Amino acid sequence: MSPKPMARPGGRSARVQASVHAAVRELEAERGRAALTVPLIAARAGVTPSTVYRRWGDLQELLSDVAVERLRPEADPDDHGDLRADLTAWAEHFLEEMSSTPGRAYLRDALLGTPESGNASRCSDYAADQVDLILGRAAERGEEPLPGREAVMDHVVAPLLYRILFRTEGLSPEYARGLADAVLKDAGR
Amino acid sequence: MSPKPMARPGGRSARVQASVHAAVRELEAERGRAALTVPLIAARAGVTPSTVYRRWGDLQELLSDVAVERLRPEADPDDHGDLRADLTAWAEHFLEEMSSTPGRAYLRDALLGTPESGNASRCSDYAADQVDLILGRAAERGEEPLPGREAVMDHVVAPLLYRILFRTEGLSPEYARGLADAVLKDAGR
DNA sequence: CACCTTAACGCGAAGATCTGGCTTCAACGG
DNA sequence: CCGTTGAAGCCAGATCTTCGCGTTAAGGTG
Repeated sequence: MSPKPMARPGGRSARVQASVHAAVRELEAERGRAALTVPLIAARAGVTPSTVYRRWGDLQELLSDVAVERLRPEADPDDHGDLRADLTAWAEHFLEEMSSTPGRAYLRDALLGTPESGNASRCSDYAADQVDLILGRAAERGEEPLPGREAVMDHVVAPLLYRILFRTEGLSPEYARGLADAVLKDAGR
Repeated sequence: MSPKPMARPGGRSARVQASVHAAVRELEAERGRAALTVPLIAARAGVTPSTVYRRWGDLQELLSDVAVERLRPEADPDDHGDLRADLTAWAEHFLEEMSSTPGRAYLRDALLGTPESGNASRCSDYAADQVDLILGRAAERGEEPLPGREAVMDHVVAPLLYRILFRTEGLSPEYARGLADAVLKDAGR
């Protein structure tokens, strides 16, 4: 299924995976997403198409894998020394990333994989980890009361994702900020 | 693109669309979703594959269309004579429908279509209409204060959809009920 | 009602993709 | 160093997808 739990993490398998993933990214940049096909990707990666079919099953699953990697945050959220500043800035940043044209495409691709691959949940875990980091820093500072991780996921992340995926209009940094403020207010701040 | 804005709504076009949609539903029930292919569907519908490719572009887009139809609510939400009862019952019902194995599949299929087809937003509109109905009834009864439609979408519908799509664990009727209660409390009830 | 316009369908051939069986390779363990 | 075994290569057949061209029928017009 998903290449994550590889029986043989080292050596050839890893090289093939890296090479195929790289081929996807290159070809997507060069010719656009619509032009991607398994044989094309395999040729660029220097493997045979049947290798790709065997490991990923189909193009969707492969794109889903690649998309999740692209959705992984590259850095920890900025530390502004204050929970409200941290959370609002992160929410705005998250919205900006995810609602961009490529961001939307990656999100959709990630969801496109079979549920069993766990790509969608990995995606959500990335966001949860970032939220935990922000809340953890606030706790260290002694800020209180703090909203729970799940409260932030439900009242900030979920509305943002919902609107990015199901709607197109009315997404602004102010909206993201408002969600962050509201969850803090709910927590009693 | 999407068959909705048909230049010629009546006659043959409509028959073809109905016949193809029916073929999808039949074959999905008979052989399962994984076995669906464009030529197979076309044969069952009594049309040529090229007709399907021309009208829908590819299998994904067709499945997305069919999925949206299946996600359309069949009836108005029950009237329990009270906003809290209406909203909690509707949230539980929505969760039950959408988190079932077929419900999840239809949701994912609906998202699978190109954003331009508007299938995803139509899907969200269905929920919004139901919420409007519930809130409208509460307004007629003179209940006050009422949460806004968008508040319900953000704090009830969005968390449910987020968890259905991105996670697998921890979805219970109690959770849905809690979301409904929370949005009412937020509105001051 | 006959005629015109044109979107949509049917057909078939060419090209591309997908599947499956079998062979070969190389990572890991003894 | 050698055996085991999961993964990759190769190739052929089946299936799917695209595309050009002719035909059909819906909707409009006089």
